[in-house]
Amino acid sequence: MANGVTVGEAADMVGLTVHTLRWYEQEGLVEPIERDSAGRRRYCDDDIGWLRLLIRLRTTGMPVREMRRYAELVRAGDATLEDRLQLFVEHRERVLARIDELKQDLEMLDIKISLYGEMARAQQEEMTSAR
Amino acid sequence: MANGVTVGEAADMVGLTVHTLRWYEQEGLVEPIERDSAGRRRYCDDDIGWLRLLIRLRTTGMPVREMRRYAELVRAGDATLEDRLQLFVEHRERVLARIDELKQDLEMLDIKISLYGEMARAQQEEMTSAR
DNA sequence: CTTCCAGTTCGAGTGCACTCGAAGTCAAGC
DNA sequence: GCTTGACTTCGAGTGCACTCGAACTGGAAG
Repeated sequence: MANGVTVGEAADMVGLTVHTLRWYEQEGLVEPIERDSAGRRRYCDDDIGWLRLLIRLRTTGMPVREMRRYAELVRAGDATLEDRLQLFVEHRERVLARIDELKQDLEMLDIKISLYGEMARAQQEEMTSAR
Repeated sequence: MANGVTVGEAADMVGLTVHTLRWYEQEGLVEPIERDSAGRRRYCDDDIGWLRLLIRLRTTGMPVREMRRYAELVRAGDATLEDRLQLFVEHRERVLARIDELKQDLEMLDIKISLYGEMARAQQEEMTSAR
């Protein structure tokens, strides 16, 4: 037993479904996972770590296409360090831009909220004075 | 002519396609737009403003389903002020949470970037000393 | 009058990221 | 030895938000 967890356990650990884990493998986002004697996947710590990294990239909005590209670069070895650096730098820019955008939209929400708060108060008063 | 712009002009103004504008109407995200004598849509300033609000809600990740709900509340009149307020407050929470998440992921990206930066430098030196 | 463009409706198609179902295999527990 | 349950592959299905194509109409310019 000792080394590696099954696809079900791995799914629980990282918060994806077994289906999705297999799909990630099939799509080339993770390198082929080692199998036990019965042909079942055994996820090692590195695999889990890699999945967690992928998930973070996903939550920042990186498309699967680009995650695959990154995975390929990693597989290709040290010669691609520059490319990987660039990929991250570019993605960082996008995330920063996204945060800015969200902040702007947040302001709008705040304005709307205070506006609706006022209107709701005014409505209350109207009802009070009307009786 | 005076009042209102065509669907094409409106699309240019707000940055959606004509297709999408008609789709928004069909989905109940905007109330039925007024038509000219030939049955063509004429978007007035209020319509454009409403679209711009919708777009901001979309960029913050509000699903179309909820945008429709909001549109229905507005159509239903002043009695729904509280509901609308609540909808915005809840959505605000989500946007805040999303910003936090992105900030965390940004840290991870920064770490990766400095790591790759170092590795790339080390590689450079190796090449220099190797010759 | 013809050409052209921008508009119209309706339903079907697209891309993304899963998500699921069918049909089968394998090892462990009773 | 049979059942159970987690695994296997493969291909098809889902949900979202558009996006497009076909077939048509109406008004303006040449």
